Amino acid sequence: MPTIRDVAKLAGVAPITVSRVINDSSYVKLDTRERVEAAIEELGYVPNMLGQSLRFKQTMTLAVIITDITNPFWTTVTRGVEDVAQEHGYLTILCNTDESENKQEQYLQMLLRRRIDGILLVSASNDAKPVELVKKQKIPLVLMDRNVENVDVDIVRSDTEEGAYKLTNHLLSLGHRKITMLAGPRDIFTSVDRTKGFCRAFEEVGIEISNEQIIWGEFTKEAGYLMAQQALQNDILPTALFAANNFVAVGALQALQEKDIRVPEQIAIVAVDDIPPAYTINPFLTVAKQPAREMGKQAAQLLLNRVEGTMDAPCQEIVLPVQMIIRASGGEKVLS
Amino acid sequence: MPTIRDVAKLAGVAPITVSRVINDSSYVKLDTRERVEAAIEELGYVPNMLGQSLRFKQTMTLAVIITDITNPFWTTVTRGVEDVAQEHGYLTILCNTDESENKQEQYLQMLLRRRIDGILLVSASNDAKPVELVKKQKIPLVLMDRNVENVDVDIVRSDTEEGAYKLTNHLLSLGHRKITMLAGPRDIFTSVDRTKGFCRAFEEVGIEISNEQIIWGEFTKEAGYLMAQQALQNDILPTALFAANNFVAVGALQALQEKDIRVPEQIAIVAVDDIPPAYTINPFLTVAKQPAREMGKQAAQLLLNRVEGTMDAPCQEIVLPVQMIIRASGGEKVLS
DNA sequence: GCATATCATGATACGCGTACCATAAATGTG
DNA sequence: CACATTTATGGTACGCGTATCATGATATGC
Repeated sequence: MPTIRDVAKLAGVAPITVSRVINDSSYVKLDTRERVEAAIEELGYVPNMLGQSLRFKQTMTLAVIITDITNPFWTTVTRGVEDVAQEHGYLTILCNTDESENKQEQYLQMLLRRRIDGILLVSASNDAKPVELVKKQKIPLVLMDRNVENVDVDIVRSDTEEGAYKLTNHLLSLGHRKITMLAGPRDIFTSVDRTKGFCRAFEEVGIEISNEQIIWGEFTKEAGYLMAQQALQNDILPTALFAANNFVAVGALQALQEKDIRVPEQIAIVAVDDIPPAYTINPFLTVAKQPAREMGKQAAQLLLNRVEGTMDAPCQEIVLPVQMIIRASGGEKVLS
Repeated sequence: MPTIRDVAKLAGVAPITVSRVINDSSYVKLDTRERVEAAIEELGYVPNMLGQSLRFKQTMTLAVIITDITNPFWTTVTRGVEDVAQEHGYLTILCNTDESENKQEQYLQMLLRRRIDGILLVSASNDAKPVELVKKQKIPLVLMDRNVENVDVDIVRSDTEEGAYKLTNHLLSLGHRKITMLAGPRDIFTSVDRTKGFCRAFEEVGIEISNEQIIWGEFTKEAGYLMAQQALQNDILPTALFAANNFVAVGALQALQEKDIRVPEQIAIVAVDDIPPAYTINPFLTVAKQPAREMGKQAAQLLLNRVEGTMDAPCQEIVLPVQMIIRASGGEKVLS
């Protein structure tokens, strides 16, 4: 592979002159520039960013770490990041942790070694260790979606507490009282947050929530299936289910279908996160939709501010509004 | 950020000794190693791969270029790549082109500059230019899924021609004769390939295919919706539809639902590619499923063989079998 | 006890591109 | 025409980690 020196020799100039042509910095006579460009063309020279990065002390690369790459919600967030990153000339590296703290740790190491300019993290872990690892190296980091405990750090997330509150309120206003929450993992910020919104709505109307009403699980279809089955075994049959995310909703719907329980006639269901339209023949779930792409954009913007600007500015928490989409699955007004 | 020299100074050794500790190469006395490790710990030293890559002439990084990051098929392929890459200590960079040749070209440039060790490409373009650009730089490249014209290059793809053939055969054996193919783009390899399989099945039973029977479009839900509408306007109403992929199928199903046409009673439908189970309450599409993860694994393996081995070995074409999954959407036997 | 093999460490140079300083030619100014 | 300014180009060193060669310290063999 040719180097800048090969080009220089062929063009009969010094390497630094080739560098000036590449970066369009400083003065180069038109005649010289053309000779250099011809040499670059002839040799098929591609500048080696390793050398550049070493000097410039920047790699023009950002990393996005997400927990599930097959989930379109996260890939849509990533698209938002890309939009902004590309605009600023940055390459985005996407890493997938599968919710494994171990894999996350491995990726962080790999990224730090590569002197990535900044990291966008959807943390697989609820504790501060990974964040502190990065902060210690003075690499800018912005959290997305999920907060972690006891750290001062930038974060962009959406207001799913409010979303959960509104969804629950919607069900309450339709007359539902026996609503079971099919929650996510107990130790993930967003999961707890959604449960809080659920509880807040009940508190406001002065109804006590029983223990049975909240079932903790995971953000997967399988968990949704199991949680729904459990909900249907409770002494008091619920008239509505609240799914902590779209996958949970799909699992729950499957469980209901297997028992020939009609939605929304016999049981209503609502969820946080929409199902991507590309997979739905007939969208009917009432959902609180998070602005995925916007989340990615804002997070990337915030990160780039840090990367290109100051690390000293105080940390920000940007909370984006969720969008209520009322469809059929919540059902009509019921009398309890 | 501390460098290897800072560590060396603190440990009272030469930089090269620190290097030896990091890479566990050559001899280092236990006592010295411990002193160095303590210094690394104290300073929070993270080796700078830019320097290493410059010397080693390798970045331990692979890139995957896909055309749609929000499509779980591609992200599953990527997961397969990751599995293998991580096993071998490589980081994977994921790039998303949105089917834009322009974006693809940009990404290739960015990757070449970063001296990526190898590239896995799902080409947004049907011509050989991007492949030749990479080959010229002697960077190993393996195509996935889609072939391109007139280049000798490694490729791993699945046998969707055979899949399409089998699906069509399935419909034919159930008695369908008026089958309309909702095809993908005219200039994408896999799209043409599937259409060929469709035609082959008809040829084998000696039935001529009319022009109306193949509608070209795109691999999207929207296109599927429009193509299905068009199919229903034809003089001879089809008794079955063949969707070129899962998104097309969903769009077609929506069009059918809007016209109150029941599937499979009134019209049967089959598709290449399954709908990810996480989104389906009730899987009922008869499909030919591609081994996405396996495709990624094999492609990554082939690429790594090139990266770590020889570039001289002749190019390979690995064709993976597709899996027929017969469900309800193909319907029962009909008499025409 | 001396030659040889092994262990342990370091000095120097290099991979690639560029910052910094130096030099020289071209141009402008009075 | 003398001097200042702008334009144009190059030499050297550096960013960080390591290959190569060299050197010295131990250990092994006979």
